[in-house]
Amino acid sequence: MASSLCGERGAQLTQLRRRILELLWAHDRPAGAYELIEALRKADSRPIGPPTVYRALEFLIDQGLVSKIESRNAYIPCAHPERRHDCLFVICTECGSTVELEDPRVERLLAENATQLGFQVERRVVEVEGKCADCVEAAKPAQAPEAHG
Amino acid sequence: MASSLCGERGAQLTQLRRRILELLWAHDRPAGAYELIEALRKADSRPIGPPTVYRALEFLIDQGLVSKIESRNAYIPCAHPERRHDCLFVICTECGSTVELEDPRVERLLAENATQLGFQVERRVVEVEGKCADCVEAAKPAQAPEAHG
DNA sequence: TCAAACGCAACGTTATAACATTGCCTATTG
DNA sequence: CAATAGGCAATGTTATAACGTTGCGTTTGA
Repeated sequence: MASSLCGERGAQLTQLRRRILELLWAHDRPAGAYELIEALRKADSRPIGPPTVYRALEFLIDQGLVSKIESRNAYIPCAHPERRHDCLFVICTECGSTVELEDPRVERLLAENATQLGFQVERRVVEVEGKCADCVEAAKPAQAPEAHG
Repeated sequence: MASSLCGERGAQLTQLRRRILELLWAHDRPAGAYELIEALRKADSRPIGPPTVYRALEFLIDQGLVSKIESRNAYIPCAHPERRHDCLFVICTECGSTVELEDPRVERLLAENATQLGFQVERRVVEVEGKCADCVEAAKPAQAPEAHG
């Protein structure tokens, strides 16, 4: 699927790039570049250098297949690569689980704000940090645990 | 002004912290931590180490006097430290000039999105990158340069 | 007098610069 | 048709820049 998107655009989803994309999909939260390097090293025994991984990430980001989470220096596969867009991320500060959303209303408001200043918008970084439902639940002080025992 | 805010909260705006805050105000765009270290070294001849600067930045951020621009690993003084809030930044990719805004509508939409997922919001990172009016103008291909010669 | 702030050395993490190599495709040309 | 060479994108290698933290000892000021 990702490969067909790349093919249409004349871009090469090479083996390395595909593997990195697969690693990101297999990871249940945003992965750091060095986590990817480590994962590749374990799988191959032959080490992959940082520039190689960063170049692959750059390619995947250019193709809209991956996004960088700026507030965490980490990378996450993009759920909707067929549409070019900037996402809105909601990130759990406890467990790192991250949800990708889109909200045209947010995009419109940001564009409005920027335009009033005479800015030409190129990219939006919108990241909401907080506690996910699971971690909120887990943090409760065992008060009235109705479904517990 | 910043000192009075700190005083009310029982926090110490020490000389170092104040100097760093002043350096940030004097800088015309977000400053990196190592730029601050360099500026302090030039002023004092005695070098200040990274931990010292990072600790001061942490303090200033906790007090709402400074914000970190996540997409650039840089720090900017906060225009409205008396109100606790997350700002919206509009950043020029050419010259780095940065404008701090607030938009309750954006905050409301982000809260709405997060709440629907069961998230408790703790922090918002909203950074819009683009070209500022000046840089858009400067980038024009010398088309009708009326004030040129 | 003691907790908070600071200094310092070392280290860890994230990212890029600069340069070399590989693999593959194409274009000759004997 | 092989063989050779040139072009080019991707990848590899080495080193280093840029950003940030840990640990611990010393100073300082309410």
